[in-house]
Amino acid sequence: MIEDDAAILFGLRDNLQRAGYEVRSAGDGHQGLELARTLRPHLVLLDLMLPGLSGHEVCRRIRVDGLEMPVVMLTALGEEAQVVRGLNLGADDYVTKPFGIGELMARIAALLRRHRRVIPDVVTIGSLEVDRGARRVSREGVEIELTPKEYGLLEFFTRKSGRALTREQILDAVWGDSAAVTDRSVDRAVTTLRSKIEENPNRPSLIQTVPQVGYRFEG
Amino acid sequence: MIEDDAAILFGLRDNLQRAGYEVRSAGDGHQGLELARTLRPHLVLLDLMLPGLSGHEVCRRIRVDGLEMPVVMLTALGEEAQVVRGLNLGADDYVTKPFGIGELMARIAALLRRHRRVIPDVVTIGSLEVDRGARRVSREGVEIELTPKEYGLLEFFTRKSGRALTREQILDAVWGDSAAVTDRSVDRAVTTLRSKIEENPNRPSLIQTVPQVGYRFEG
DNA sequence: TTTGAGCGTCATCAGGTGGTAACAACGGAG
DNA sequence: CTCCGTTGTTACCACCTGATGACGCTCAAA
Repeated sequence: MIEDDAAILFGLRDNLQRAGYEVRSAGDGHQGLELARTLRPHLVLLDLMLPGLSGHEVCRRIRVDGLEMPVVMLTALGEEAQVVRGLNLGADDYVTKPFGIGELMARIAALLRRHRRVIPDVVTIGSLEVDRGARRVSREGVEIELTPKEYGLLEFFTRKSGRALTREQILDAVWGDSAAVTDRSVDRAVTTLRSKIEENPNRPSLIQTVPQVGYRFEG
Repeated sequence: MIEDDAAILFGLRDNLQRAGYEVRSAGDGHQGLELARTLRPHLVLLDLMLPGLSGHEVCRRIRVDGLEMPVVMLTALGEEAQVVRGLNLGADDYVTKPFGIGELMARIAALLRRHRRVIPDVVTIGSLEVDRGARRVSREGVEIELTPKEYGLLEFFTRKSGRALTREQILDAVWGDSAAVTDRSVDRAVTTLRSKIEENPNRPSLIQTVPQVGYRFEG
């Protein structure tokens, strides 16, 4: 992602990471081009109004270098002539601000789908790997079989990692408001989950108990 | 080009031909789908508001059939949710009317620039071979006869291999929004498909059950 | 009109899943 | 040190889910 506006950068990065993408960013054209050359990312998000090298120039040089990843231009310049110019320079899509985050994500997914890349959805915590796309968990390549509830709980934890969660929050999120279950069910689910994913279930390192409150997942 | 509004059809066709493209057109969804199947064009321009089959349905069926040409959706429906839905159905771009002819041409050019490559039509998973061009499946040279629904399901699985798919996703993709069928029908179809393509149907290795969710195809 | 293939639904069954209860362990307060 | 509230653990069993055989509807070909 090559973008100099910090607000947009952070907002987008958040969304992309939540969707499972790994994001690297640069704040100006030269850095951005360098990053694209060395990192060879699966896709480039490119702001056009940049200090240093202009976005158009970055895109042109990316293509001159023979880099073939999709490039999505991101800009406030919405006039047709601008769009045409951007696309003719080798961009694959051209999205004008203000844009809907959902649309941008869908366009990114569409481009990656074309390029035969798996759209990533894998979270890694230490040696533990949670593949949200495949709904699978593994440690060092060995699959860990989880029941649906255990998986749902773990998935929720990965999305809220680092935060202390009350049993009520966990119930709402994993069991849903329909379910009439006890707090104790959370305890039990946590216990069985620990027994499967913790290296040492007696001394849990991934799922910490927060007394009087609930649990915290260390990610 | 699948478009029922004659004014737009003629206007666009003119422009496209002047730019050197060969254009064939259909005025409703069924004809359009048939044309795409037989002609195998390099790109499909698809209006969403169509008599007969809706544009969404046409796009879905194009993908179900394993046709991989770029699809550009063309519509007056500009809401973000619509755009996201279209792209998720397998469209490559989504342009809202009124659009600038120059921008549309640039977007078409960008897609064709990318898509010159030939796409492999045969997918191999273990000893199983799925020939999407011929719509045929075989194991070690021996053809496996599949009914249309079974083949559609398998084809969908090969395109989403490795991902956990909900029954709803499978229904949407394979049965289509028109069909009013139960989740259980997915189960049934999976069972019969397993009985034909699995080495050991009782211990499926290709199609895994993902409890509470649906199925996952191991590719 | 008959026949058969394809496919959706139903009923049944086996096995897995998860909630609860009961008890153990733990830890903080006094 | 004791008490008590909270958390961890185990056992049990009701319930749900998915697999599958059976059935019937629809449609197209003979």
